[in-house]
Amino acid sequence: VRQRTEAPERRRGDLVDAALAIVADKGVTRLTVDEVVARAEVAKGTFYLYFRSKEQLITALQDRFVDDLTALQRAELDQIDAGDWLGRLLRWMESSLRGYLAHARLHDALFHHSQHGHEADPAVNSHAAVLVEILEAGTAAGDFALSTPRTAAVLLYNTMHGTAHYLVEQNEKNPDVVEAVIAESLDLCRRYVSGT
Amino acid sequence: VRQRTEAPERRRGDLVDAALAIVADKGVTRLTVDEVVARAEVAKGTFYLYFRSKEQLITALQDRFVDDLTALQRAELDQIDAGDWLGRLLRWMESSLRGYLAHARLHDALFHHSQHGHEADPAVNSHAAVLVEILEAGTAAGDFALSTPRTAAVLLYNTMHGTAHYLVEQNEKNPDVVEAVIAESLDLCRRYVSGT
DNA sequence: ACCTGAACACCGTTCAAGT
DNA sequence: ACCTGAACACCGTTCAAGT
Repeated sequence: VRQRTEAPERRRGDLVDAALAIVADKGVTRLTVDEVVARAEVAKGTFYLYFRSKEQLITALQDRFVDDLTALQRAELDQIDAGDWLGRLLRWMESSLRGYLAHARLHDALFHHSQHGHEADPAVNSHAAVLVEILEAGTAAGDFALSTPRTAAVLLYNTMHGTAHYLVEQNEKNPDVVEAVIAESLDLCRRYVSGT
Repeated sequence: VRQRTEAPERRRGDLVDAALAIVADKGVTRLTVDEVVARAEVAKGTFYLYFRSKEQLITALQDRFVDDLTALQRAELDQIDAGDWLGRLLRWMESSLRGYLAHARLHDALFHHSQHGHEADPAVNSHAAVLVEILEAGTAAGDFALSTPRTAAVLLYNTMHGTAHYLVEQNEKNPDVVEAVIAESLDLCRRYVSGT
């Protein structure tokens, strides 16, 4: 039986590189340990010397992705004048959106397990469609100062959905916290639709 | 070989009921077709007479969940006076958040495949932590009118993340659309932090 | 100490055979 | 027409044996 011995960090890096290439190509679900070890040119058992499970590998890739993006973004934020907080906020929002778009393929492959992604698209999500109706009617009635109600609906839907998910994830039992988050969400709605 | 013949819709319903119970108990990933058919008291092959795959079953369960919640919510919205668009918007936001919380267990079990849920929690997400820094500093400096910057960060992080995901999902190539969504996101930030 | 790969266990899917 | 369950294929994980 042939055997090579490499520096452990390098072996691990080989496995990570192989996994990243496969995930980018076919997504998390269709990645197999067999393919990872074939690409990294190691035996199947070797994989389990470096990762506890396939799941842990995926988590490691996700963490690395977020860390890389955050590092890039911090560099961008440092270009803003100290003290210009609105400028920093706007830069944070814009560079986050652009960063995700730029790395869309990998991001989707890494995080988007199912194909049913709880889309904010009102065309397929009846829940979001209700929101579009409200925002369009309210804008037509002159109650809301929105230039594009449909886009506004996408934003607010995501604010709601992500925040609900966050509360669930935190397993938040404290009613005060829950109420505070809800109140703040309503505030965001009010301020946003009223314009400036 | 013993065999029972039931009305097809009833068989299908039995399978759905069994699957729902299992998903609520142990999540989508650990649901097995073996367990579904055992619980529904049919043979394994029968499952594939009613569903093309395990994946299609999950999608059907998810669709039913969203539809049920939307129906509940429409009823709530109909209690608001016609013409009170801000009232409807605020009710939409509040009842959505409460609806998700009330059905948190099932919702999470159905939609939350991995355990690494891209949390908006600044404690574990360095990307969200940057936003907290900005909002807290800007509030301290008197530039932002936010009562709880940390909560505001959760909201805006989710606005950003969900919206980015939406753009990716739509596979939006048209730069005009992308720019319009980004501009609207920045507008939301401005209006929100400036207060009313 | 690091690596190998055969063996195992589990589970989604199919299909020839039953009523 | 509807149902069965054994058989198949695939893949994550383990482990006794190799250098």
